[in-house]
Amino acid sequence: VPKVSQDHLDARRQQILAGAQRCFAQHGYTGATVARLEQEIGLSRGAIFNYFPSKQELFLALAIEVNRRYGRLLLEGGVEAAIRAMAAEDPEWLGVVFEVHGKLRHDPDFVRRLDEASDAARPTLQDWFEAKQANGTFRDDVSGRDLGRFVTMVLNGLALRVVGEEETDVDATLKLLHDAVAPRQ
Amino acid sequence: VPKVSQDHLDARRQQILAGAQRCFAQHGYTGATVARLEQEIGLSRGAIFNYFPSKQELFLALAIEVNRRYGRLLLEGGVEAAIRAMAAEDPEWLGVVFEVHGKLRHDPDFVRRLDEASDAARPTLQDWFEAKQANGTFRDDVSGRDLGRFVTMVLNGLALRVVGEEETDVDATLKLLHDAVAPRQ
Amino acid sequence: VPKVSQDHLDARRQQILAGAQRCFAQHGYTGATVARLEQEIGLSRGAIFNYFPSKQELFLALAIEVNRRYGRLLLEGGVEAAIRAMAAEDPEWLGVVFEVHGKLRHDPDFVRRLDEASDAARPTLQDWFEAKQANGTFRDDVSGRDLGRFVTMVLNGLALRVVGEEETDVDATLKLLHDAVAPRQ
Amino acid sequence: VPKVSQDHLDARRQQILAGAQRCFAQHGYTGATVARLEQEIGLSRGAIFNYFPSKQELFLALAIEVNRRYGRLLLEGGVEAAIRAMAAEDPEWLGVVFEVHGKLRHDPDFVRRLDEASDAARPTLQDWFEAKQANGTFRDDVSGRDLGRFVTMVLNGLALRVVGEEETDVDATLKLLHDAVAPRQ
DNA sequence: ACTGGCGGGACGTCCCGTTGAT
DNA sequence: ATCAACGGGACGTCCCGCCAGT
Repeated sequence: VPKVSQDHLDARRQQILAGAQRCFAQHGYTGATVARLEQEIGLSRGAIFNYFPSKQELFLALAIEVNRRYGRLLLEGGVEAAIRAMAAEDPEWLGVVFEVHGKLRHDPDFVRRLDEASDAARPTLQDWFEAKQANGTFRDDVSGRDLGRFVTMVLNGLALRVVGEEETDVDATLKLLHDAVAPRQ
Repeated sequence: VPKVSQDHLDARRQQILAGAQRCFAQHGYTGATVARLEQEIGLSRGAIFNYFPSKQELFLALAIEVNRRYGRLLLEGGVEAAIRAMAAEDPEWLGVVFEVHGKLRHDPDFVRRLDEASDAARPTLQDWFEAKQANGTFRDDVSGRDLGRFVTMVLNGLALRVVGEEETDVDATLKLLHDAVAPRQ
Repeated sequence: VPKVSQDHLDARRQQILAGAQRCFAQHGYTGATVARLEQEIGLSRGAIFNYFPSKQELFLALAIEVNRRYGRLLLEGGVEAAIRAMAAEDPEWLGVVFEVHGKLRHDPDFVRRLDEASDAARPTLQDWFEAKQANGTFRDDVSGRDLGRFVTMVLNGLALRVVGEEETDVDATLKLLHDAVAPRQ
Repeated sequence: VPKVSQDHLDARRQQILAGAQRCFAQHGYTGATVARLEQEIGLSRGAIFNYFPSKQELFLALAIEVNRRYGRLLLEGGVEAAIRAMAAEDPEWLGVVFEVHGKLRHDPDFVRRLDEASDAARPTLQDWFEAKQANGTFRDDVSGRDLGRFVTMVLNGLALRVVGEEETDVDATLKLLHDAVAPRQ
């Protein structure tokens, strides 16, 4: 029989993830020492280590959440919603995204673990764009693949702006992006 | 009087920067331990620290070079040249760019040092775009500021693709970008 | 009044000692972490530490049992019985003996505690051998003290073999030992 | 070109081994924390780690030396010399031997590494005893294998006494051992 | 100019024992 | 009586930079 309720455990887990997110966002993966994580989370090593076997695993949990979040963003709401959501995103949270990106390039093991966790249910972006082309939503003189890539580039470029806390006029961005991908009259 | 020629000193400095670039690109800032830097550069601690007072300072020198390089890219060659240059960029080298980005967000001191070094001679992007609008090169129903930001977003998004070694059709990208920023007929 | 029977308490205590013995034998004192002890014993920290105030104290209880067991071995059954018993000993159990030995040399406090517990009823080996000499069982041109020491050496040497799971011909060993200690014709 | 002479390096290496030996002997493997090793050796972590990649490797170096030393003892000097040497052995040094023994039982990787290092040139004890039997030095109504094992047991038993700093009459021991293994008249 | 031995500090891991809940 | 969450400390590893030596 567990000593504390499942609710308590879930709450603790969320507390750890939330604090870790802030800590990683502020200091980066390396800069987020266990001591700082303890402080930001408000729990001791013993507690944190009880929920996640290592700092890397804790970070991985955040990375998976990140991946899921942004994978669904465009597919569920469409281009405009994705852009607006991204522009309104919390810079601290987005910071973690790029921190993930950093590890992605240098830590092959991390890449593998992340892929394993996020492979499930990943409908391709390309399919989505091709459907919208057939729809008449997007121009079709450019392949759906390239349309998808272009929109992704703008989204990522926007993300970088948000992370850097640089101001961006979302409506202007949308207007330009629309003229790039909408059917030529 | 120095014992060796200035040329020798410069060559050594370049050797160190080149090796460090490869090392930072491959392992990231933290992963690039001094031992690994020694190996990649082919010189010992003493030699490296003779030219750069610390690992951070060595990285800063690279960061300044990076900043200069990409600052000039667009202004000198225009949008198409910038996109093509970025697409052809060495992923390893671009890796360092985002590594710089990583430190930029977490190390205020680093930001200050980098700004000091790169502030000189930075004509604003905005001016450049406004000139091109007056030119008739770009549409003028969107502010030059927003045009510049949009192009930058695409460039950065493209850079992320290159770093991730993801394939990109440059011509399609250029076509879409052109339709976004060119004057409407 | 206790909630559970004394039998239950004793059984639990024995369960803990038995599991701990296996765990110490397999992993050594340091290697036997509390987590491993929990697993091997089948009870949780709370239960274990309810019966023994610390890991050290649990080990001490085993050490006392070990000491008693081997102290009586020779005195009760004679040399041959002792040798045969030692050769048939469980290597895991003997492993704990030498683990005890290890701590004996490094932990003065442990030595004191162990001595306190085992001082009671320890008739000297020397007396036993001298009685057997008077008996005519052992040669008397060597002091009983030295006879006792020699037999102990062989016993300990044999124990080391058993622990190392090295094969030993008990009969040959007994023959050689007999010729060493028996009266010269 | 090395910065310091080879002599210096060798001296340092010996300094580290000697200090480590004392430290392992006094505190045991686990008790010999790196801090204590630093203190006993008189050098810093950095220095020690420069000569041995890890604490385990440092210990292994000592273990190999131990193995070589005792392997040759009997084969080179005969039984009496071996017994006398063992009796005169430094208890601290012998302590390390049993520490090695401790790790031997629990650390399979350590066993492998040690075997690799000491496999070279290990003439079997058995051969040596059989030669001495043919010689007439030892009785031949017991196999050379068992003779060897018996002598080893006594040697190991003696070693345990030395480690425990228990007094031993070497001459008596030799007399008894002689009567065990010498040819019956 | 260049080497590398070395100091010393900080990190993530892991572990023991306490505590409060069941 | 038994549990598992949790605190907090100590360990081995590893790393950066200094400087003595060539």
